[in-house]
Amino acid sequence: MNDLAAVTERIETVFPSLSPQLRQAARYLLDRPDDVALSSMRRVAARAGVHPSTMVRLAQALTFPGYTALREPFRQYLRGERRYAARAHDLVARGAAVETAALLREVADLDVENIGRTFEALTADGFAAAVEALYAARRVHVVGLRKCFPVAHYFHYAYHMFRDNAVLVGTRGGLLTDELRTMSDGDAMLAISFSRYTRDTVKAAKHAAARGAVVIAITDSRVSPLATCATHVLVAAKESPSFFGSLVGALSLAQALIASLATRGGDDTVATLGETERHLDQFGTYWEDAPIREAQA
Amino acid sequence: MNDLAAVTERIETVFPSLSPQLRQAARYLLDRPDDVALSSMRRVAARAGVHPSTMVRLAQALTFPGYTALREPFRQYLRGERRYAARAHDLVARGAAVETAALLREVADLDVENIGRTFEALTADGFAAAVEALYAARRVHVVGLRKCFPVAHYFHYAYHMFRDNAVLVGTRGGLLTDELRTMSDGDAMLAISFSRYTRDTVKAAKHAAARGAVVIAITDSRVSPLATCATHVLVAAKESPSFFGSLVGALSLAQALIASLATRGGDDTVATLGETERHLDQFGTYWEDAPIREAQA
DNA sequence: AACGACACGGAACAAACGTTCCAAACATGG
DNA sequence: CCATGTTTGGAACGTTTGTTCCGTGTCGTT
Repeated sequence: MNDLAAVTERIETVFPSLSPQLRQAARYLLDRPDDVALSSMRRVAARAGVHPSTMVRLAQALTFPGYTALREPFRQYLRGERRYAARAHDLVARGAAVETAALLREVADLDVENIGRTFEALTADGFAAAVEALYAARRVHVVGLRKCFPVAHYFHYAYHMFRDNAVLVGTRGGLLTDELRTMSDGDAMLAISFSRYTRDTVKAAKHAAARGAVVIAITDSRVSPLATCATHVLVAAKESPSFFGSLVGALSLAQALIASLATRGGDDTVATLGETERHLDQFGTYWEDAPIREAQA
Repeated sequence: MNDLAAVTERIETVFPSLSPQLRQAARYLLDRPDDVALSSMRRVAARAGVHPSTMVRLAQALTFPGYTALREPFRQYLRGERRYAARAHDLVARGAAVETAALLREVADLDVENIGRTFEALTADGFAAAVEALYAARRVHVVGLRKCFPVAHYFHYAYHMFRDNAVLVGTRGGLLTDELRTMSDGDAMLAISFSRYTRDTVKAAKHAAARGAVVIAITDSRVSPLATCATHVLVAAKESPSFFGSLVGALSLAQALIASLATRGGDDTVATLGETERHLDQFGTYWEDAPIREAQA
């Protein structure tokens, strides 16, 4: 009756009627149950970005006498459930879903390995050099087509939130030629491509290199056609159980690049990010929760 | 080094040289590690039939500064059954790149954890149901805007290689309204959105739900505005050291969906994929290396 | 029998804990 | 506009926490 499942269910049902702060607290309970079980309330509250009182109030809103009582199911869960679960793979599967469970396990394992291998193959110096090249560039062209487009898009989108000198190539409906015409030294190109390398991506990179631009490549091998014309090569693992190579390694690399560039930018970056966020808010980009009393239909 | 295995090993080696009370305490640590992780020292001491001081002394006998330090591995163990070891720890760093190395380690660790947490929160049945809904749909609308667009794009691109009934919403330069006008029951929508949920994505999902379509959501919480109107909810972890949440968990989920759908399609899918590939080849999409062919596919 | 060495329990400590209460801040309806 | 009812953060409460210190008891040695 008092197990975690019952509690989380209760949280979910009550959630719409909670105040903003209580919601934030409630979300954290759902997100990080193990943290709730093992840390003190004050620490949990801090990590959830909420005042300690709020945690007590949440507990009471869930009809518990206090936070201590609310925490108990979380502890019992960790103690009991977790103990007999073999490793991280406690995907419960019954009947027909058993094959699905196996596939999920495989995907999870491979992607974990992909990230491991990707960062393993990296040297901090090489990576830092790539970051420096991007940072120093007058303009940054980002090229990634077909299955690599998500990575290129991510980089461009995140990057443009704190700097405005990036161009995402291949989105204007026209030929790449036009978008690359103005490239010269002082510019940089981030090119992303994996086996069965898309011809246009390779051509773009070669063109950039010929024009004297610095080319940073995210690719799957140090001897890929992209790597051979790049100044900085970042190799990503892409193991996958399906017909499609995994993009997780490449994406994680791109995220690391962004994080590093943001850090490198210092206070200016922080300021710009703040402005960007405010701007988006003003335009009503984001969803705002319904008034507290209203329950969702 | 500081994991539970190391601690228990140390206990066992030191055991013979301990005093009776210390032995009794040590024995309890070995017997009930989960109790050690979750209860207070005084309670553990009581249950072990030992004075609180004894616990502190035991900790010091094991070369820990105090009991708190001794308990930490026990806690990490409980939460950390699922803590995959990222192998990026041997990033060589010299001089200025030492900060970069730290950042890279953090990114790698967090993304590994993201994948772990994402798949952990999954039930094979729930996932299989989502796959089934997508498979059975007459048409699949894919919505993911702003930072979630990469995931949406990935899914649509991979999907369209073996089935032609998917629509990537928001790419036609027009309003979403037009692209969603024709939705009805029998259709499905894959909607992707994370915290600061993009308004249009939520609106699209609500619209789809109102029209009787099945909504599959990839989001960051079971109580996100997207989740509340979705039939199937897939929760992805998104921890990140930077201002931008990590997309790795969501992407891995999307990849799992694709893999599952491809499997579900059987031989037809294989045939279609072959055709698609041949078609792309004919159009000279891919780069061809004259002399050396790439090892590995 | 006397001694030092050691193991052990009791009492006291500061710090951290969960909790309570109260006053701002905020929104809501008259 | 004021009055009213929530929501929220700050300060303080008493308790429990891990830890330290000290006195007592129990040995083995001389």
